[in-house]
Amino acid sequence: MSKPYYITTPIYYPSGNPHIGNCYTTVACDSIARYRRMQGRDVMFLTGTDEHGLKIEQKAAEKGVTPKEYVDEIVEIFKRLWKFMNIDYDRYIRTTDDYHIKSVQKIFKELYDRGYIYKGEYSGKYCTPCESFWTDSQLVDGKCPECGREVTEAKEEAYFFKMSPFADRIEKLLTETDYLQPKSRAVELVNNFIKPGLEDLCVSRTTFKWGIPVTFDEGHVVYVWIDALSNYITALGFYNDEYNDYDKFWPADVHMVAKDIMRFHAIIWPAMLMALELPLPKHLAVHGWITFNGQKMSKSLGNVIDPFILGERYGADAIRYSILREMALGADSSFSNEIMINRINSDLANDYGNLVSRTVAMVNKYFDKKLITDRESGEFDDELISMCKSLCEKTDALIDKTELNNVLAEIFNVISRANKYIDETTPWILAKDESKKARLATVLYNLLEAIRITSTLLSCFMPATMPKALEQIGASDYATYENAKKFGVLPLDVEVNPGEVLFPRIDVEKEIDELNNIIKNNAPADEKPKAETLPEITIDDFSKVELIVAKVLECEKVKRSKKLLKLQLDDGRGGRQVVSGISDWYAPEDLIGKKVIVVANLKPVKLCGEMSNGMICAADMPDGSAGVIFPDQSIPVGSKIR
RNA sequence: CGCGGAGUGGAGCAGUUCGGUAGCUCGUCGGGCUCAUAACCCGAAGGUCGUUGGUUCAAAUCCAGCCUCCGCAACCA
Repeated sequence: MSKPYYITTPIYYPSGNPHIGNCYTTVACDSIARYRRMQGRDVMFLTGTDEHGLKIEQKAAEKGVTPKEYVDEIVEIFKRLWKFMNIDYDRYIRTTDDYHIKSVQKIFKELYDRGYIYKGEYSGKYCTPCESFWTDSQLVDGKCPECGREVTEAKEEAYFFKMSPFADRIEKLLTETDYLQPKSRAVELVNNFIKPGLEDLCVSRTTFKWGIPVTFDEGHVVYVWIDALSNYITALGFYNDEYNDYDKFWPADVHMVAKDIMRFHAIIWPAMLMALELPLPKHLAVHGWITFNGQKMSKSLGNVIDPFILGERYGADAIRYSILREMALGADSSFSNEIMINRINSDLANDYGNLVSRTVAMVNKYFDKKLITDRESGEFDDELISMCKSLCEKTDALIDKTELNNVLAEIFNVISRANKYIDETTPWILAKDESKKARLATVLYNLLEAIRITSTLLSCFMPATMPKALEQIGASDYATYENAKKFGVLPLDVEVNPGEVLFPRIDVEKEIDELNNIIKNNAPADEKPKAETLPEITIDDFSKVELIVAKVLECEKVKRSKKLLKLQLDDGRGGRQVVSGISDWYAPEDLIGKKVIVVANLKPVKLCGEMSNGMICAADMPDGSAGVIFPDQSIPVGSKIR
């Protein structure tokens, strides 16, 4: 009986097309899953989509389709990408699947019956037309951030999940076990969320409909947490009859997530499982973001690399390799077209592909494709052979730690050593001497073995190309995990099959130009909506805003904040204090003595403990900074502006 | 003083636990080789290890202060 192994990606939110970040997580999980299968484990690899929520409802409305129609379309794109990238998942869960919905309803009820979910009140600012609650911090100018209309203080019934009973256990889970990988993030979570006290979590909504209905209270739908996180067990058949794999596969071996959703998987998900008295998953592997030239990937910056475009140009395997090779667990990884192409060229084309090519060519040329069986060992053999023999042990250990970049580095160490071995043994000289045929056969055989072992291991990471490589070296029938630990597996008279170039070299400059063009051509389409204009208003609307000129008397940074300046102003009517988020671009002395324009009748708010009575007018600069508007110094303090 | 992480040749990183010759990949330059995808192999140049002080025979490593960057939290009226 082989041991079960359960690995998951998050379920992605299909409010837009999949991006290279989703791609990384999925490719990483797929590679681990393939490695485990190769080791003989009974693997369940789950991925899927999280399809409910307000945002989907709205996006669908914009397009004039039902939410289900909307997600159906995007899910197809996800599935197409995964197929294209050779993602071999065992199961795909959609939170709109019937069995998932029924399970979630039962889980919700169960938590309610156990007393961990209770009905309470959710209070905040409510915008009636938008049917949305907002927190004070989400409001824009005290108004609804969606439509700009007035909001009212309102209360709404909602269900809450009690988190506090689990605080101690979660803290121990994070700090005393190896659940969280890398562990360095544990401190951050404990200090920010657990030490200040875990707040109860709002787990139902009445403000949108596109969700799973709460069975015992009409009008409530289950909010994202319980709906989405529980996919990891409902997909196994927990509380449903669709599947029957829960006992076999739970608890999961690895949940892999990007750092932005770490919090939910590190705190909320364990709390839910504790409340249900279920075993906790063994590991949560958190990886960073793929950044583009150091900046976060973003549509508005026009730097998003479409995985389809990259894959079409260089092949799915090259993309899989380069993202896995660059990204270290935990840290962000800077990615650029240039880094990627250089990586493909130097590792895949020059080192690996060329090694296969030159070795196969020599067997072809010197032995007419089929090695003779005579052997003669010699200098340099031992080091190569011992590296090959110990490789699998090393990659096993690194896979256990989910350090995929290091697994690849280890394998390429051997490839590099094999290239060096060719120079050391100079087969082209041996070939000239008929008496050295046995030695020549040995050298080439050792090279074929090194290629067989590395290619077998690499086939988990590059499943499309490696079978071709193994075919070329005549090793297709020997590409197993057990054989990867042994040296000398191929028959002595192995026959090679020269074939196509595995990883063609890429012309760096030409490709970068072309990619930049593609990005440029895609950018304008995305930028149009940016130049948004507000609806027309009347002079009456404008006159509701009281703008006055004021002089800055004092100015200092607000302690405990990064961006805030506290200004004391002479407004010609007794003075006022205003807090403004411009300290990144203005020092206090830049402003003292200057006159500025203030929105005088803005509702006062407290920011980082300081009262702010009004707002300084500033322009949004193209680089994202703020440019304060300084009126002519001759204009007297207190003057109204219209 | 909110919490945490990081500053190491041109770029990206390891080394710091437990002080003792500063290492890897890419790039640059020089050489070698010709089996191979202008590839492969060897060699060289290039670093006051953010900064100041302390401990020590000896500090990238330990201690203290400072500077800069990043993440989380708060927050940009």
